[in-house]
Amino acid sequence: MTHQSLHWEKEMWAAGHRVTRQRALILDAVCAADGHTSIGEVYARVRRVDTTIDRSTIYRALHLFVELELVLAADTGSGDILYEIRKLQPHHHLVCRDCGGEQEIGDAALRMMFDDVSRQHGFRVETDHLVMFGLCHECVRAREHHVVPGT
Amino acid sequence: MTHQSLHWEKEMWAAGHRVTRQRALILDAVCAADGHTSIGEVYARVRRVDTTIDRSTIYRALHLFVELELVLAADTGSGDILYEIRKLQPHHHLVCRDCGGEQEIGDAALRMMFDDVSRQHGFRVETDHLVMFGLCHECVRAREHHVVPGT
DNA sequence: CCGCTTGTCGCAAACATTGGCAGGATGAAG
DNA sequence: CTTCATCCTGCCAATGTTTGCGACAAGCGG
Repeated sequence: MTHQSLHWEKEMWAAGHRVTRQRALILDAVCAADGHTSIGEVYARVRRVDTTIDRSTIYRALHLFVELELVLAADTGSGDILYEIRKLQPHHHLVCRDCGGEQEIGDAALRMMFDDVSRQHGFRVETDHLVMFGLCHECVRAREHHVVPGT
Repeated sequence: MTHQSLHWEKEMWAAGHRVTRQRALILDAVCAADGHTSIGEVYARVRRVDTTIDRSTIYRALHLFVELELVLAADTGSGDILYEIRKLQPHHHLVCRDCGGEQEIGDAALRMMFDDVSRQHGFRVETDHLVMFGLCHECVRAREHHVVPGT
């Protein structure tokens, strides 16, 4: 069981929201992806179990989950927003501009940067999921091979 | 004149796109805001000059500008995407969760972090506009005053 | 188990965004 | 200046997302 089956119900309840069959299905669907997933995927996955569920319910539930921080929402730049079950420790994503590949990194490197920002600007950064774009190792090398050296 | 009036036409042309009256108006509208602005604002501003312009033209032009990196698109978390004219040097935004205020920072602190990521994960980060959430100085202090010490 | 209160769901309508197409504008060549 | 090929725009339709509302179900007290 990927998600905190025993926890999310409590958090939901503590925030004054009810635990419903639909919400459970939707959260399961997000977990089932075990990584980034889209609204469409969640909808399709939920539909396989319950064909009466409505799109608007998916939208509302996902917004709620994001608000309660049970689920992370990330804009990958390609326009559509991806959702992901929140893991216990913060992590961030590197998305390659060329191949589109994603890789996950811990937040050790970023924490130092956050501290710098805090010292220099008096701003306490609490972002726990950043998406950064760039070039992965393979694509950097691919470019170096294609680009004529010396230009 | 805020935007690089002489540059954007060249960049547009170099990328094989045409310089049209509509695109000029739309880019002007983005510049006029001189900061973050929304699609709706751009539309309203353009409409004041030319009432025949269509919404789809705004969408298409903004997408093009973002692709050419004349304009930055940022998801501030509140759901809607904000656009901003690209400045000459990269910068990033700190958005306060409590008061919603934004502050701009240079990329010195982040560049070191990018280098770390590059060394440790072989990923060359090229993101030049990050939005990070947290608490600004004032809101941190406000919280400390409200929270009963000793709990 | 039953009924009550209130939050949630499914439906449909409103609103936002994107795509196809025909006419019009742009930039280049004659 | 005129013509031409191409790209862009505006309109319309399709799609994606949000909202309002009556019916329904979750959680609570009997």
